[in-house]
Amino acid sequence: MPRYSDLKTEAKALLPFLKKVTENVVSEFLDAGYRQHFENGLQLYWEGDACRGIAFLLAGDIRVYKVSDTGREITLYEIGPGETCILNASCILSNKPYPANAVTISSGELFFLPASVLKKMISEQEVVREYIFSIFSYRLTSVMTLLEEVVFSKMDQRLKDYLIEKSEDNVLQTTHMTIANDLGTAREVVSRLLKDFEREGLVKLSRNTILLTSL
Amino acid sequence: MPRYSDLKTEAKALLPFLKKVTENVVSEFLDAGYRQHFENGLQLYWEGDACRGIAFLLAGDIRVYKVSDTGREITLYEIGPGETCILNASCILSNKPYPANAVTISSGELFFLPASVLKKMISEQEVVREYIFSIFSYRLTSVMTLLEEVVFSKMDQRLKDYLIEKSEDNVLQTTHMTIANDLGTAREVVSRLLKDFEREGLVKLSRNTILLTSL
DNA sequence: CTTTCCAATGTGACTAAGTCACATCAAATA
DNA sequence: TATTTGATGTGACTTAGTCACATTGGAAAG
Repeated sequence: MPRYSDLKTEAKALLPFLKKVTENVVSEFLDAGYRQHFENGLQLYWEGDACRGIAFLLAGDIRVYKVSDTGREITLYEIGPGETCILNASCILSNKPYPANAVTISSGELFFLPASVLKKMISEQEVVREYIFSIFSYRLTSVMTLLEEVVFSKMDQRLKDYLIEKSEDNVLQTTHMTIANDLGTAREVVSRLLKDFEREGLVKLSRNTILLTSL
Repeated sequence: MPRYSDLKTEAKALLPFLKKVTENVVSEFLDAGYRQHFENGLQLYWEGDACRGIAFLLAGDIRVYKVSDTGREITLYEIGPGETCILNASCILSNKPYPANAVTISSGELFFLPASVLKKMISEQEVVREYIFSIFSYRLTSVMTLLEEVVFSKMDQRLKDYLIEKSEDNVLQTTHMTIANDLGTAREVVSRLLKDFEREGLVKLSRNTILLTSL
């Protein structure tokens, strides 16, 4: 079974806790769930959905976000390979509906484990428990930090930080709307600030592209 | 030892997980920590502090908050009897410093358990684990909800909600500054909005007191 | 019983950010 | 080339945060 063997190698490389349990447990883990390919833009959850299981991300990225009733959005955090959406664990352990939305922002692969199996693994395997606790802990802190930035920082600084973090080789291929939805502000605010940055010589703007010149 | 027996009765009444373990475990738990009385205004932690243990609240209230470098504040959440400050657990389990500030907002009693004992209890006692997971889960969701309100809601509505939630018998004894520090805004903003509410006949204002008339 | 003092509150003026409405533009496609 | 559509630009207005300073209620000192 080359496919399974691939999965085992890949999962062990990405999910550190699988290296600390017996082969039997690794097999139990992998046999209980399934691997799934996904394309960019797949809506994984809507706020209010019940949670059937937990997704361990093997490749690609997921965006977790909130939407207001007027349509504004804010990204709570993004998840990359080796991570899991702790909100799934949270929902499973507290029997509550999903408190946010999640959408894929690239193609990728995930390993989906049913809720019942996660519960069993958490109660039986210390390393799984530690992995889940560590992600809970990290996310709680990261959401608090985001809240702090939203409440205390000015939008021009938040935008500059965003541009630097998201750009590769000083280029960012995106729309102002996408940026606004990540930062939790309005598209007009992003457009105006970017125009100011351009006048100050910090960036060069063109359709779908932002070039960082001296940021 | 009447004092110890009091503590046992009190702890069991407030901390539900203690009712689900053997008497031996209850004793182990209570012997490993100590009870502490506190007055209003005691600073329990500053952001950046290391975490030596976890506090289970038996009576009174604690406020967990962030401060900006310009002095503005926002309350992340408050903790009441029977709860524990999950940030302590978070710090202990991830070996990170405390990511916020905590201060008592009334007199009360807490039971302090050293970090090492918490770790041991979590790994050995399923009910303790479940208790910690449930609080993690609840707090992560509550901080996300707060973030959502901060980003998407207008201040007048947030203030109205606050007044209703915090008032008893339609009276709220507090200062505008305290309200501003809870909501994460400036004192002037609170003063102006309250004055507007008064002109609209929703409240009556006097020094240190807000009377809700038709809110 | 005054006077003094100070935390609490009030307010104008300005800047930053969000909302609404609509103009303009770039690029894909008919 | 003409058309369409998503992306961007911008004025005008409202809401929120900042700064500076005035006013005041009430406790404490004399």
